[in-house]
Amino acid sequence: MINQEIAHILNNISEYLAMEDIEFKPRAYEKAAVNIEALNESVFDIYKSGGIKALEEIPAVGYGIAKKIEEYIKTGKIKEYEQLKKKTPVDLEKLTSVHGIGPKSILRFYKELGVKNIEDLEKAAKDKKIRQLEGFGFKSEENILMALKFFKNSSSRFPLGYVLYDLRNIEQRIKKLSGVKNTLLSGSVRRMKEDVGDADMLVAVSSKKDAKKIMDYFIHMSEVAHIYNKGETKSSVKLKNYINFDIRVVDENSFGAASQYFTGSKDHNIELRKIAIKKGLKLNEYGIFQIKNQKSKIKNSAKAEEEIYNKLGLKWIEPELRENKGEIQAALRQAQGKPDGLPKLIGYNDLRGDLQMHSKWSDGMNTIEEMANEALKTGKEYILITDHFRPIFSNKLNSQTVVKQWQEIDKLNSKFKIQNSKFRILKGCEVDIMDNGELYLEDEILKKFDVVCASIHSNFKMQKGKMTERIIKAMKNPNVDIICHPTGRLIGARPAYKLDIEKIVQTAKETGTILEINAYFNRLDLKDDYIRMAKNAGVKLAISSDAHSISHFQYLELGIAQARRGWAEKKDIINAWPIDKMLKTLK
DNA sequence: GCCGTTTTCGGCCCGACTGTTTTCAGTCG
Repeated sequence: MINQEIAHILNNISEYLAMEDIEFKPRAYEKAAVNIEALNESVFDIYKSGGIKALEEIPAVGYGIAKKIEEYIKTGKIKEYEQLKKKTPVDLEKLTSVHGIGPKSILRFYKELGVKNIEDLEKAAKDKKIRQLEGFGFKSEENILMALKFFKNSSSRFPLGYVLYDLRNIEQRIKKLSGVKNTLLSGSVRRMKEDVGDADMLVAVSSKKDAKKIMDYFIHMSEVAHIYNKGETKSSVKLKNYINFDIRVVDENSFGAASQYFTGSKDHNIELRKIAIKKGLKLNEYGIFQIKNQKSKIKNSAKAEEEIYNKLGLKWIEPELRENKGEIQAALRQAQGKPDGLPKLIGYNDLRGDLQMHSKWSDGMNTIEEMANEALKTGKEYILITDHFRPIFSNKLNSQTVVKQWQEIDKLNSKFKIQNSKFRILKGCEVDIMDNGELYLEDEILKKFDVVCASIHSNFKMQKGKMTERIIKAMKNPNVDIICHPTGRLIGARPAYKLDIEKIVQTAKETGTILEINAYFNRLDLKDDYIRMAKNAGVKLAISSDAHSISHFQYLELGIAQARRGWAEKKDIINAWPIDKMLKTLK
């Protein structure tokens, strides 16, 4: 939690400095906050291990911010921040999350109207006070009231799987409009980030007239709840599912450059532009330009993204990697023919099987046969049935009745054989790891499954050391092949349990236990950084749907995306392998 | 405040849209 607290304070300091029109510092604090929030280790532990020097190892953290972190660890406060708060005592976090309101406006509202929080802001707007301020008017006031209406009933980020399919539906309709040359869902959606704050779509056209037609269509779609702004090339709306959706219409000759630009991430793009500057080039959403002098620019707009990367001396980079986490350096090494280039990411069609799903035997909606047929339809070669045994999930399945489930599976497998199909159903279970690390089923039974998955479904709030030991004990059991959703987090709903993830990864390596990438849209557990950590440690992973119905198989795509964001290759993912090789790898 | 294949000092990514202005500041991504 201390990382979040410090990131929060640094973000607020950034806003306070921006209020005062101070240059560059706000961005410095903001960058530090982002990096601290993304750390896997607590700053407290980092400080304990190496003091100020160790803190300065964090990217974007220098001596100044390291000193402030030290001050927070020692005293629980940062003096400079306390002074800033005292000087302008406003609820920064909430006020800045109102669309269209930034630090400059907040400062003026505070100074001139005494606005300290959302309630004050709403009152000021309703009392027609905003329009009296110089530089503001009736429209600004109306926009604030509208933004507040949405602010109240929307959460800021959504799991990707919650919005992805709606967005694709809209994209497909726009693709079919006349005059549309190309479309692309860009931004964090294209990077397949596990959660998205807003969505971006790019449309290529060849005439202004077509651009206008598309804009008209976009803002009048039935999904639109509110229009933030509309222009000739750029518009922004809120959809009824509460996500903000931006559209950008560009000339088809700039589509490549625009795809690159709008895919981001912001930090990835900033790095690229720095490289461009060093090469005497200028990169923006319209292309990559030669700068001969300040006034004469030779347009050299890029049709394909690849051109841009190549002109910068880099290999093209997969969207899922574009987070400025070393991919640019890797792309440079690869372009120069050096080792340690970009990973050859697992592909979206590379999964041969699925290693976690539930049937009507426990809490699933479909029969084993229905699950098998659906998997077969989507091109899989094998599935593993992993029903629960504990009575809270199922009162049908126990160590006696499981024999019947196995008979059912045998029968189905014979049927596939007769049909000359190589498809195979494997016998498995998702067994609970109890508080003391023992498993819910006895080893005598566990031995008989083809594959045993183990996971935690109870007592999430154990201490870090105890929770780590609990899982490690399960991994040491020679019958346990896979640990499912290893951290237990639910995106936007429940944090991961306290866990020494490095120890878990290390033990997985030592015991030959597979770690799962659970593909269910609000789990995606392991997350990208942990996947990369596991891969680097030589731990093998499985991407599993955890399907409770045939419609859930579609989420495998999200699991693959997460694996790609963790730099995983085919050789890291056991269910991308043929069944025999996969089974041989298991304990 | 951070950072270094040009640097320990002097840079710091870039453009669209809005609302209020008659040329621009603020916000967003």
